[in-house]
Amino acid sequence: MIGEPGVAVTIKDVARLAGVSASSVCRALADPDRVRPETRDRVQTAARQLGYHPNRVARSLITGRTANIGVVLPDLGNPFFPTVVKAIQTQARRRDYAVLLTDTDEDPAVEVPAIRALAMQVDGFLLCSPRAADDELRAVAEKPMVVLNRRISPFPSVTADNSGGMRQAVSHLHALGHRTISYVAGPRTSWSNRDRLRGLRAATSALGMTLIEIGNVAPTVAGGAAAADLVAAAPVTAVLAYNDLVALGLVQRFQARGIAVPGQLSVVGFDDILVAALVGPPLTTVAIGKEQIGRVGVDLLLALMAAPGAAGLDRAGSERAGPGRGGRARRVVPTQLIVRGSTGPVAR
Amino acid sequence: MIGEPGVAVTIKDVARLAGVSASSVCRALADPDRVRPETRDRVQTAARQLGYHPNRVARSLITGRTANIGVVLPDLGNPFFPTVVKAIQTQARRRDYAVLLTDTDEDPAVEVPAIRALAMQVDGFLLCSPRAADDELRAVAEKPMVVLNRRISPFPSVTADNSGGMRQAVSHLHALGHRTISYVAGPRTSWSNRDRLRGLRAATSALGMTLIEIGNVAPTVAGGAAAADLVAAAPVTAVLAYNDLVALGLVQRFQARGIAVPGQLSVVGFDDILVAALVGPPLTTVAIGKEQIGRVGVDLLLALMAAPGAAGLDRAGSERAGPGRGGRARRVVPTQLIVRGSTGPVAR
DNA sequence: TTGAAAGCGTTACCAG
DNA sequence: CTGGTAACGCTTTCAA
Repeated sequence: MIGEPGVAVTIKDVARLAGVSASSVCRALADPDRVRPETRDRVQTAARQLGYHPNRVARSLITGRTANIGVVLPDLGNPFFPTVVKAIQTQARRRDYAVLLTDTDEDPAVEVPAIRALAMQVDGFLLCSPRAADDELRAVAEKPMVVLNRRISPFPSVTADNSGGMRQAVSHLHALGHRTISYVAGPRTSWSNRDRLRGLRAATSALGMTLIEIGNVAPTVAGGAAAADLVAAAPVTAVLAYNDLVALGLVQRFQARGIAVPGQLSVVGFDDILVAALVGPPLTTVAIGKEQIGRVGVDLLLALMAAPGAAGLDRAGSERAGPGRGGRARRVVPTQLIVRGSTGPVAR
Repeated sequence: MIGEPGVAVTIKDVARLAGVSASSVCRALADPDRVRPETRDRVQTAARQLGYHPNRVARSLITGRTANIGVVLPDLGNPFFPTVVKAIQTQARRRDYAVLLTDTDEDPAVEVPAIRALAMQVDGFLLCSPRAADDELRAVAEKPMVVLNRRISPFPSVTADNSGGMRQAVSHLHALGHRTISYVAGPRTSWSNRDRLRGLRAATSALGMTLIEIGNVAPTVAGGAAAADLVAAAPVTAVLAYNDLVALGLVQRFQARGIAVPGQLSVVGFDDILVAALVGPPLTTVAIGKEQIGRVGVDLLLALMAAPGAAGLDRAGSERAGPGRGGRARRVVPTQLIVRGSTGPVAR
């Protein structure tokens, strides 16, 4: 660290010190093979000496690339998302991208404006469980987008194997003797909720079980607590929740009412957030590879941005851009039932 | 939405449609009072019609401002941080700033490079519980910085009243009959850890209690679990943990070993993360206004950026820039002991 | 292999 | 109050 001027050091400073033109500095740094080794060394030395780092903003203006990716998600307060964001962040930094984050507070109306606001300073978006309508999202897609935890037609997506998870959970309950169970649904705007419900219906009917669906609640502990009394009033011996937060709210309210878990009622969550293992009784839940979702999402997005017609939705049929290219890939990460203490044999 | 060209619409397009120069468009949009009302209307109509939004990247280049703030934190996996980030994000968006996020994975060595990498695309930084050395942080401060959960000399800071929290916790334990207690320390690099320990020592000695300090552990559930056996082997009746995660790890391991909480050992956490209320027994802990920390942090940073000599560290004494200006303000948010089930009277 | 020059989209400055 | 022009820092032609 020799040079440390108060103001930023520009390419011109390096050029002057190295005794070459700005163009050469640019080349020497970006494409070391296209300049004479001697020049390259002089430039690199000068750059290091001055502590020069190219101004990414200025570069963006000419190249159109920003080296930023935008991440939009509904609620950092749901422990599921920080885990995904952390994975995104890690993978993005590895690929030399920075992450611009927006939390929409579960408000669908905020998503589109947020995307529009960020659009100019990012090369692409990772939409985490977006709540807005398909058409709105398609309409705002001027930049490459990858959708996480949802599928929207032309965009690549990364989702969890919700059906598989539900199948595992249901057969677990079936084996324990449960025949009539209920599902506490999450937000109506949540694709994962619909996907889980779909899988759940298939699984229960395949096993000849009865499913009682209970209204849509907020994907929070409070949401679960609010639904608990409805569940208790239904003739069920087990309940599956949209996610762990809801399941936790259910358990909490059951316990407050003296309803034993799993003695009188078994409870199954979804996501396997950290706290699921810590509560009493520990929560039986369906684990998702959250890190994998984030990581794969970044990879897909980078592939998409690198692709030839890297517009938002690859208009004009995108030639033969198969899923392999990241074209409109649909990656599904596996789920795994984690059996813990909140499920048990049905009381006879 | 009338105009929706495939490519971005620039100021020139608006100028052409409105029949004025680019300069006028700029003014009409930025400073509506400085142009004739008629012109203003024509420009605004044209802009709306074309769906024009100024290119923030290009603007940055000339103004030097980016409308981004950088947030650097050690671990999104610790539920404390997402809550703070959410508050930051909300407040930032309200003020029309976007948030660039970096998770350093508790690695002090990553912080400085991360800051340097982001420096060019942000107007200032919010350093959340930074782990690097004071000098390193001061050295990298080319942009305004506000530090959260730590105090570093020339920077404004927002911290929790750790001493007050510890005092409340200790007198709570004292009232329950505890006389010898231990503290399971967090990362050595954590200022909060040192501050809490400081407050703890003062509180215990004021009440004539004995404090047994137990080594530094990672601020995670695993860290707590790892320290549990050391605590159990010490002649204490209660233990305070660096944070809730560590406390949870302690409780978990105690229960696995058949040590009753709070029957044989009382446990107190810090932070009051969501899960603290959900575990069994619910965790007695010291609550911090996490949202407030984030919100105040943003306000302080904005004030600092607006300040006259808005360099990183306001060199040259910054005239009379008192705390009121956000100069080198030190805001302390209150803490509040939340008594739950993990603490009880000492077994006789 | 290198340098000069032309932008990228915007704002700031200075005449008019 | 308005329009031209320069400039921000960089990359990318195009000649030499």
